[in-house]
Amino acid sequence: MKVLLIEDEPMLLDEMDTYLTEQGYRCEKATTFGVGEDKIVLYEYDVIILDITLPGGNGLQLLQLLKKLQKEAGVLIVSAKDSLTDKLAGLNLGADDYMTKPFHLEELNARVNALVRRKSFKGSPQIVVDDLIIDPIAKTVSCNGTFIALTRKEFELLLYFIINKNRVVSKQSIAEHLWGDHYDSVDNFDTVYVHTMNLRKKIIAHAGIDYIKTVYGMGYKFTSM
Amino acid sequence: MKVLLIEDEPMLLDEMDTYLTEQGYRCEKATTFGVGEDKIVLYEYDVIILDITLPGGNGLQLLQLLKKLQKEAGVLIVSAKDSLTDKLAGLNLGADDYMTKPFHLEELNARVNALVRRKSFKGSPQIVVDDLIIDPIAKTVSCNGTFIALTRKEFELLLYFIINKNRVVSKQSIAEHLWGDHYDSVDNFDTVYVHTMNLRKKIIAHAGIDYIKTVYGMGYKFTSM
DNA sequence: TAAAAGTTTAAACTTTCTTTAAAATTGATT
DNA sequence: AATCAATTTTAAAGAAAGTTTAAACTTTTA
Repeated sequence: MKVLLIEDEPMLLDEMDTYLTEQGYRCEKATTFGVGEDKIVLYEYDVIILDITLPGGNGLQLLQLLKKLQKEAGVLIVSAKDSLTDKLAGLNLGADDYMTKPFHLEELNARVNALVRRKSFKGSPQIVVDDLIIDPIAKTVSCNGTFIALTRKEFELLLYFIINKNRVVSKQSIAEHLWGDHYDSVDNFDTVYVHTMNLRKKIIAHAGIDYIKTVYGMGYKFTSM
Repeated sequence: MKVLLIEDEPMLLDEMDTYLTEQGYRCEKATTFGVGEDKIVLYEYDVIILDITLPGGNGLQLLQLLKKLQKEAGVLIVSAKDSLTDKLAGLNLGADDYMTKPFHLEELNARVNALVRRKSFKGSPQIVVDDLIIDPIAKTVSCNGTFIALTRKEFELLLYFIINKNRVVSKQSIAEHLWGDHYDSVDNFDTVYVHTMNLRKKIIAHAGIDYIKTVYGMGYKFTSM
């Protein structure tokens, strides 16, 4: 789960980053309107936490841009002032939630979790794929009543496979989704190979089925149904 | 991806049909309120493109019917009049997007794509050729419900044949398309022969039909319809 | 029916994938 | 702050699959 933090107070920004990273989110940061704009245009996020007052422009403009680009990210607006008009403006522009500073990090996390649940997975907290039950919030996977212990990378990989189930996903796109956009080493998919194989083995051990098929020269395909 | 076009202007209807079909959507057409009503009741669509002014009734009534039937299709409203009240009425009744005539087909396609993405359908646009369903995003080919396992070269070759369906393609152009401009050895099409034959055999094995006809001295022709 | 074009087959070659294990990093605990 | 355990990354060798080549064989057409 990728989160973009657009916030100009460096202290708060770092706090949010640290806390959400601890909770298993992958965070990227933007401290100005311009940087935020670039990131929104270029990359895809699951959640965007957006401050209204930014150096270089108003956060609501970024929200408008986001909607114009038809981006799917859920948006949580964060504002210093508790003004009703601001809040309404944000929600009317398609924001999903609104918070007033100051706030507890726990509350931030709870709201981000709720947003992920509402947005990405259409409200259903669990994803069921054949024998597997995946809970993206709890970050657990179970099969026939027992949990499959996955590492963080394995879990993210599984989630990515399931979102793209029955599609061939290239190692390039896996790398981009799990390691961010800074994955420039074009030849080196060693770590993708290794994690995929480890995940595969764990799932086979529990489910007795190899859902992850190798598509030689193209990538992998998570098959189901 | 199935699209229902409800539109009473035959010219526009055909243009939309042609364009969206080229983009990999499967289109059905309705020119009157009554036909649209029947199709909505009887069949399932991923996207419905709905004109407001129709012979026999108002498109908004169809929208209401759709919601009453709990149909999941995304609805894109198309209307000649750029009236704000119409737009609001449509969106309040549960339409997902709104376009004013006249519009460019590119824009229509972009909005349909966005709608599909937003509704987070599992599938991607598919190209259907007789028994074959080709998904260029998922990189899969299926026939009568089962996948045909193709290698990368075979998949690219099939895609190239289908883009040029019912046209003769020379071995030279196949070579250029699959191997780039560096294919200078004019005499040597051995590898084109071999891949074409391998693809051909796999398709025959699944579909029982030889879509790829040899045109002696000219090349190959992928025949359909 | 000869020449040209297409098909088949299989071996040589190349690329990609799997496996394994060690090195590096991260996180937790004392 | 140091240590230990777990996770992630790197690397390299071997296996598997795909691609190309080439030669023998078959079909088409002039």
